[in-house]
Amino acid sequence: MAQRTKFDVDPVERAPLPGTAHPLEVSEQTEAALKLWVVLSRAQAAVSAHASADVARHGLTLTEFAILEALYHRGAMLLGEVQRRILVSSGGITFLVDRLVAKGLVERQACPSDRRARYAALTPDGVGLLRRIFPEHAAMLERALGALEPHEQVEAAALLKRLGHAAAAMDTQHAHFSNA
Amino acid sequence: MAQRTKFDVDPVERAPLPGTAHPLEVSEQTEAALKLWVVLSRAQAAVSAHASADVARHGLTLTEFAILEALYHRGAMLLGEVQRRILVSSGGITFLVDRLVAKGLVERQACPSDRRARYAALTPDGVGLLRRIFPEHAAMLERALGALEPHEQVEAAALLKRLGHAAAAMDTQHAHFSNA
DNA sequence: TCACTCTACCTTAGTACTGAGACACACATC
DNA sequence: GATGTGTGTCTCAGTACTAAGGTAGAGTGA
Repeated sequence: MAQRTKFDVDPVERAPLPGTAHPLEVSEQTEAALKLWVVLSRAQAAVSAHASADVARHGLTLTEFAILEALYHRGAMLLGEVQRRILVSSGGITFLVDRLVAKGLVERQACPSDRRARYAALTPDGVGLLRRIFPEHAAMLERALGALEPHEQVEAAALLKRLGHAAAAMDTQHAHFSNA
Repeated sequence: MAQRTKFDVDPVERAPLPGTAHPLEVSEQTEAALKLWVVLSRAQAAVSAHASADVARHGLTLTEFAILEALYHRGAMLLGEVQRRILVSSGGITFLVDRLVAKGLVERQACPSDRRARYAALTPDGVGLLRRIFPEHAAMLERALGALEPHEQVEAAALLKRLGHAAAAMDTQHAHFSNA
């Protein structure tokens, strides 16, 4: 890609500083991994841009929407559960729930068996909003991912699931283990 | 997944607020798309965490590293070219290049044919740093993506490439077109 | 019951950006 | 040359978080 879409008026005139280009010489295996990492990031970013723009129409960020969706489909959850589910920091979940409370979509509820803990639960307004926007959000995602046939989506999901689980399970530091 | 890994001491006692759970009823096609979106995001986040931690050892963010890598492999580029390649805002590229200049890894160079434009180019220090850290970064990615066999990586990359291109080409607004 | 440790949440300061707009210059047309 | 439009970069305010640390309560064992 990027076959000189622009700036090709005259390669000689427009690229006077070729100086410090360095060749990429790696094994085929490494090359495959690097390429997968690039396309994985780009695909995620491209879909994310659509999803983000969609929920922004209702004044929500993608992370806020993820919280609402989790609470909608699973019912009230402890803040810590939500945090682990949507992968934000502990400070982040406090901040995000505060914002959703301020918008009237979520409320905190005491946990009777643990006075440290709080549930996050949708308010009636929150339920109403999600009931309204979830279907169109799902439809939008279906369009954004529509370049792949359903069976290809299943196939890609299976590969990515294995990939994600293995990467998440790996020690973040050096992770030199390669136990199959 | 998430089959009550925690908080299952006593489901009755620990989950006293099942109240507002709503069933997810969508077509199989929609379900496939939703699931793909979730695993795509999670896989990207998991790998990103590793990549990010790796470059952080050298005081770099992933975005900064992406710029250095692009300049290393392709040579000096106009700021706008770099911006489109690594997908940041126009303000972002100015900010990021400023930071890399402050670190002594990159320098701006005038463009002789367009006085508005600037090249970003690696300094000798920048070249040296990248020559040193790129191989281990690539090896780390190879490990992080190692759950997939090379041929599976190629397969996944092909699917994600189609997915990403189609999603990126789609109009961000409503995009009701479905022209094959 | 005392001490210790662990967990759940919150607070605060900081970071890595984005978005909107401004400015200078390039280019095309008159 | 004058004028309008598009492009490349920068500025600045704002946003969506993260990281580190703090407090309160829960759980465990002497």
